[in-house]
Amino acid sequence: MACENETAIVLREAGQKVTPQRVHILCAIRHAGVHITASQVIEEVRTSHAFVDASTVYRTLASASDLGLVYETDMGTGEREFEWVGKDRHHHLICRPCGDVTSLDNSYLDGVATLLYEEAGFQADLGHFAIFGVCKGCQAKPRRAR
Amino acid sequence: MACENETAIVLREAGQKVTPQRVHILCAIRHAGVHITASQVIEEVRTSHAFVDASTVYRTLASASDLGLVYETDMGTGEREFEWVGKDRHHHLICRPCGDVTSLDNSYLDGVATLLYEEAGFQADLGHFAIFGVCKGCQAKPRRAR
DNA sequence: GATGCAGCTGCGAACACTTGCATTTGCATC
DNA sequence: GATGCAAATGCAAGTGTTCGCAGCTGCATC
Repeated sequence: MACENETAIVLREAGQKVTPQRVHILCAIRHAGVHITASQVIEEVRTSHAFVDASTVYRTLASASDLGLVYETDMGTGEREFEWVGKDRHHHLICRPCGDVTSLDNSYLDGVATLLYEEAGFQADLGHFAIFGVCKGCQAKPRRAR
Repeated sequence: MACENETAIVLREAGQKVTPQRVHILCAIRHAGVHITASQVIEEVRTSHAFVDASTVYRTLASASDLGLVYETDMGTGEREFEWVGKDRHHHLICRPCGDVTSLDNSYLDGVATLLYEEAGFQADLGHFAIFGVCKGCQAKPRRAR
């Protein structure tokens, strides 16, 4: 895995110690490509590497999220999901009825972030958002009154 | 409590059974006025009423959230918070460094919801949003590079 | 008022996640 | 290469939340 060195550099630049556990945890998220749950990370790391305690994984994920290396999202599934921060910032449209997840370009919320900063002085972190609602397909279907 | 009858009507209209537990749980949220955590709800109900199992509270809160009676928000405190859905829809600006929570008028995100519906056909539920970021005060303070 | 049934409740167990603490380890310094 | 320290780890215990199941209850129907 060529990304191990790269990950080590990212860690060091962030002022964190480079430990095999951290490198393996972050590599697992990076290779997942899409969202990956905490338990999937644990499983992945234990398969390819060795035993890593769950609390270590949670702590590493929390600090990586703080440092902006990964996105942490509650998709409403009961488990938190993580994603490596790539070049393209994007959001997710989550359909409550069918559970379908669609990616959404960042441009939609750029204006909101600007507005918030200008009017409220609040520097919003709109890097990764989970927007719940009802998708096109489910709107067509008849459903119970809410 | 005059709201008990009202709450019972709301429940019945939503197609749910009116049980004393549900009425008391919803009344507790209603009277809280602001955000209230799940454990506060449990405590409140047990103080004023009688023993209600935690799983019943969680199930009631989940179904009430589904029905749009309450908002469910992860404020990043580790515990989920609930709020009775009133007339005014609003959002929350949460400052990561200082933990301060500010209310935000709905108008900021109205445009986004419209845009999403027109372009993606996605009916977004932007009724209650938690936006993380850095508030004015914390931006002024010097802080570690992230 | 008796009956039937769907849906709700309480219980216990399981899962998801956090925290405190003693030990280990990366890494800067000598 | 040895040393010291802050930060990271593993462990164990604890909290928050969900789930399956057996029994109970609101409510519609007769």
